[in-house]
Amino acid sequence: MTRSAPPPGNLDAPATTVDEALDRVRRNGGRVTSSRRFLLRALFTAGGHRTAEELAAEVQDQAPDVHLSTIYRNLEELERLGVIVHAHLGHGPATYHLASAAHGHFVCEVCGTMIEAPDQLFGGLARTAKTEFSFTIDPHHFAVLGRCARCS
Amino acid sequence: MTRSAPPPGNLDAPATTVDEALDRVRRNGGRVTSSRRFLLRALFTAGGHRTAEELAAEVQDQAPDVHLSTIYRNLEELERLGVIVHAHLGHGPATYHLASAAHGHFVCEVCGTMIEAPDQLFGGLARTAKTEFSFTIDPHHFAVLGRCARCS
DNA sequence: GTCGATGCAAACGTTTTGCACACTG
DNA sequence: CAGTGTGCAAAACGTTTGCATCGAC
Repeated sequence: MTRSAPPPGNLDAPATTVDEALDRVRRNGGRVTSSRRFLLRALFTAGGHRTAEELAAEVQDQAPDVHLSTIYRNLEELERLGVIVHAHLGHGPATYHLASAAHGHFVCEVCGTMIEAPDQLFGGLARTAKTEFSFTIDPHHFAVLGRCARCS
Repeated sequence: MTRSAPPPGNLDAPATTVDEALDRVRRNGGRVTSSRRFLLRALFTAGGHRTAEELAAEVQDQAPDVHLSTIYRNLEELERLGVIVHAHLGHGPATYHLASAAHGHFVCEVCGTMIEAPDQLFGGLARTAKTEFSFTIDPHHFAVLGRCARCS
């Protein structure tokens, strides 16, 4: 989470703390509930790519009654507010992480290993997709599948 | 296995006719059934990206009793034999097409428009993924999401 | 008190599986 | 006749939704 230099040209910069995210929820007409606080705490700690089910388990450690459907509804809301994003890393459930940590993914279709791909790797593809097809790629949303070193 | 005009550099070249594909099924210990023949006919005619459900509908036009689960089982077998491949074009059902027609995809995450992406567009990404991460990308399996001209 | 959020159960869409029967080779 | 393929129903899986109630502001 790079604090010092805020991402350029983004009016709605990603929230960097739980409270900042909750403020944003409130400013958008939402309520600050304990489910949301727990979910945000889970999202802001230990990072990584976690599924709704994994996040639910973490939240339920502290608040056992929080239902999976609440997790899904809150994840949707937090994504709408730009606090988090989700990515599809192949078959199986989507994974969620902080918007500030967005990046591309390479996923091995044999063993499932995931490699975080720096954005500049996609520069060339982004450019040609744009000039040849007027298509603006979003390299974060779906992983690029393939084979890792061990499996190819 | 390799017939008159095999595509270059591929030991197990994609079948180019229904009967060739059925031969391959038989050679691998499978049986030639009418479900399989109808499914292959559907796959070999009119091309395009079709979901299991769409293929089932086409098959059922001629053989109403063929069940969707049979379609799925046969698609799996045909993919194992290298006759077809499937691709994920975003959320929603997978699409199937002949292995010989494999290509990449750009899919608009707003309107769903799909653009077929020539393989050479992925050359740069393939090269850097390989040299920097020893990762061999498969640009066909999952679409690259983004925004089309109208939606961006 | 208003209105948004929650728990729960039930539905959803896609795909897989267990089983008894039918068919191919 | 052996063993693969099939129809059907049911389950599996991740996710969404309807509804009555609860809780934040």
